[in-house]
Amino acid sequence: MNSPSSPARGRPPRLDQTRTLQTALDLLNESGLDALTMRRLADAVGARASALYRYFATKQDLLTAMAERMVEGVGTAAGPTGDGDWSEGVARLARALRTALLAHRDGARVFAGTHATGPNTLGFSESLVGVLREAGFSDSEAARALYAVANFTVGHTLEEQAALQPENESPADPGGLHEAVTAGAYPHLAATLPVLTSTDFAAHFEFGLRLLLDGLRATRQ
Amino acid sequence: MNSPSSPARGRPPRLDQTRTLQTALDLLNESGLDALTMRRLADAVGARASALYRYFATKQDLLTAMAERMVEGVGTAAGPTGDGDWSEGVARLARALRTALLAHRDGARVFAGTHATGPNTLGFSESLVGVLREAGFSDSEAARALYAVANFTVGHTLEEQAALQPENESPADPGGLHEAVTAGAYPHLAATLPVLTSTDFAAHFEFGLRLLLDGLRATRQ
DNA sequence: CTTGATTAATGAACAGCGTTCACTAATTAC
DNA sequence: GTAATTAGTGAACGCTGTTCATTAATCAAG
Repeated sequence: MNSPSSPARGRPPRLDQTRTLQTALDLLNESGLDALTMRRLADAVGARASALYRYFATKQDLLTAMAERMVEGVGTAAGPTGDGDWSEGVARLARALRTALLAHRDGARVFAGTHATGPNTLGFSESLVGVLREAGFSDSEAARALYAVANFTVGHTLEEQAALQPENESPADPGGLHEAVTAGAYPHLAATLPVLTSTDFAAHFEFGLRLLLDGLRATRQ
Repeated sequence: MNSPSSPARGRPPRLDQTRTLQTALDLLNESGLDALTMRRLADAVGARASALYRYFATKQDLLTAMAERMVEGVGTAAGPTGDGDWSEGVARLARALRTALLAHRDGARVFAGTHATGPNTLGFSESLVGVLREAGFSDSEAARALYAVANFTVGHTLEEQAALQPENESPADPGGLHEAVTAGAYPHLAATLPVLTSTDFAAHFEFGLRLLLDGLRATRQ
């Protein structure tokens, strides 16, 4: 136990975990997940790749720490609890999660590819389950609603960020649908194509979120 | 156009796209996505890695073709349409998608990482949108319901298959929750921990699916 | 039967990746 | 000044996806 004011022995560190993590998130925003390599991160932080392994045992650990940090504060988004409007609390939490993932390039991909169990992730789950339990939902219902809302939110944001990548498809073909759909088959898709190719993902998200909340309302009766 | 009975000029091929695709799916099932490399697939198919590039321009193309093939037939799962029970049609489609993804190791990861727009994927969308439109839902509602159901299903199956990976966590710690949760913080998570750590993903999925369907019922009134 | 033309597969390489480890650098304590 | 201790480097290892000149194997024509 040398924790408090240990008088600093050995060579003084030029790196530290917090700054490295922040640099990694900045680099993610600038270049995307595919360009986030240990060597490039080392360059950005002014060191060699092997020096990073003193602070993160593996790249997966770094990504997990990034995911944890991305969702910082989402657990406090429920707002004033106890005013009876549990559905607004759940909605705020879901929106906060989506916003946090959208705030970083490839944020959903990073989050979905890790298994963060830090205080931020747990805080989000705790808040969402808490809102529902205090509103009278059973333990099973609250836990399963958490799964439904979180999985929908992550899945939705994954699609949303993937659709915003400019490196795909031929021009004037946002989604690869137009030609195939307008060729005659898929009449229902042809009819709904304006909505399907809409980039108003916030509206799509709100629709799905409302479905879940209405479903929860019906569950509780 | 030399399509029908072209008398086969040049060196006869030892590989073909269909067999390579099938071998890739088999290899995926045996070894998982991380072990699916072009060299290993080439070994399994009896060739060198560079030969694969005659049939798939890139590994991403191969993965997209795999995703497309995995969801073969899911569009026909709606069952008899027109009997008025649109919710059962949607439920069957969602379950068929989940089952198709679960049928292959890392199936959801493969599917989520690609942008398949082949007939199987489009057929699924066409069926789901068709069921809803024929039940009286508007174009917007049908299209957005497709997004909600598909994103929930993929997101859920992604989590489900990730939780089944044995390579993670310390023993007796399925999910990394126990210690942190039972330490005092997160009382709501502690109360719902049996449900949260349950491996009955089918029940979790059915719960979320029912929320979406009940929400849709409330939408249409 | 030989000569092109044509298509398929190989072999070797390239640049990059995550990760390891012996070694050096820089500091405090004795 | 010497030992102990901690931090960062340099070089390598085995692997990855991908490219391309070359070789192999076939059919059609002279």
